[in-house]
Amino acid sequence: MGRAPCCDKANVKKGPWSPEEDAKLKTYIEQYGTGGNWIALPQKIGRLKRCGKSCRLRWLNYLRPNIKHGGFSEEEDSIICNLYISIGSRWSVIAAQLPGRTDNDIKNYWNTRLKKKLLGKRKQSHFNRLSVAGQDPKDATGVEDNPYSQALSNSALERLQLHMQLQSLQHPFAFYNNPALWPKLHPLQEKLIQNLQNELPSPLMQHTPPSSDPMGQEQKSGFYEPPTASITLQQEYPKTNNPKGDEFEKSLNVLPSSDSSMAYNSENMVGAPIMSKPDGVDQSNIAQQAVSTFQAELDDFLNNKMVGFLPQEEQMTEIDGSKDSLAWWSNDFDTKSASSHSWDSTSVIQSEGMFQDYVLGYNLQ
DNA sequence: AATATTTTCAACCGCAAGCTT
DNA sequence: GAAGCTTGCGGTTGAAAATAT
Repeated sequence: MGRAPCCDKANVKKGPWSPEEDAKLKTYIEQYGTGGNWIALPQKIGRLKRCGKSCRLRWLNYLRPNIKHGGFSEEEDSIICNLYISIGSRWSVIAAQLPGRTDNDIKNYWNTRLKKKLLGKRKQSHFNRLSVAGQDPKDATGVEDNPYSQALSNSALERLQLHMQLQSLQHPFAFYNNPALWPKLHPLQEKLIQNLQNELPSPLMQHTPPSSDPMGQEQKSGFYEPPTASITLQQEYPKTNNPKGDEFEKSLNVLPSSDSSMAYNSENMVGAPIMSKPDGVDQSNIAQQAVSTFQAELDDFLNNKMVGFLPQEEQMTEIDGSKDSLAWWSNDFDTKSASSHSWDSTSVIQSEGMFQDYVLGYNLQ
């Protein structure tokens, strides 16, 4: 038995809202509220031939008071970026940290601008090879129809890459020499990366793990599982969609293992609305947990201030062919980041070095 | 100036979970 | 406990606008 439609689709209008429709909806909600039932709202308003879901979306994303559109600040960029790396595409959680922003707006902004700025354009061939590295299923996993290859979502890859870029910035070369900094990977992803390593004879990717294993942990595929248990948000707050991807992402812990007990600087989070999922999980806490982890990283980095790391101009890879496109990352670094401990990763993640293409076979051409 | 291509973003869709009956 | 309904979410689409050729 199919699901009953939420509205009579033959009698509802679709597409962009007219000013008249906006006025009807806004006036009614401001006067009477939603009545706790969006589906019934269009009938209550009368002569508004819109689906209840459409009304809800229109109100939440556009008509509701105090909505901001466009003009994202660098601070907001930083928050979005760090939260995305930490928790993935939980846009509602991210939006909860940005008063006046809607999840839809943030999602669009990320997909159309932020992601491009941060990741640049992937070298498609490498990306494809990575994504399908187990194309011969038995070669990669020994199992027919490797489900993990299929489930290796772009989101997980992006987050992994972003995390590695952040780590490579903080510890430009130590990242590759210190397995404790490596994100915990699923065994199948280790295999994928191992395959990539074989294809890319980069010295940086050909790291040989130390022969001694002080923590008594087995080295597999050159990757080391740090003993420190770091937070895996996906396990605490499983995504509802994409169950296959969830299963994989649960095992793909891209969070750093740095000390997350460092105090959370809530200075810039004042006024952030508290959103809770119906299941009672406090999304704000989740976001704050993730933010505090990155706060610890960033504070640590600020304390060290990239001592001994001189960005090499000639190695800088430009995004979109223009150094100007890096301006949002590099603004005011010298004056701000070196003296500030505020929650502003923009001033931290602004080294040209982070765009260098030695991570996972991407380049920024 | 005309056309093609790319980018942006509002809106739609389907799914999952919670709630109500 | 089952079935139906509502809400919230994230992915995707497609028209409009912007930019390139």
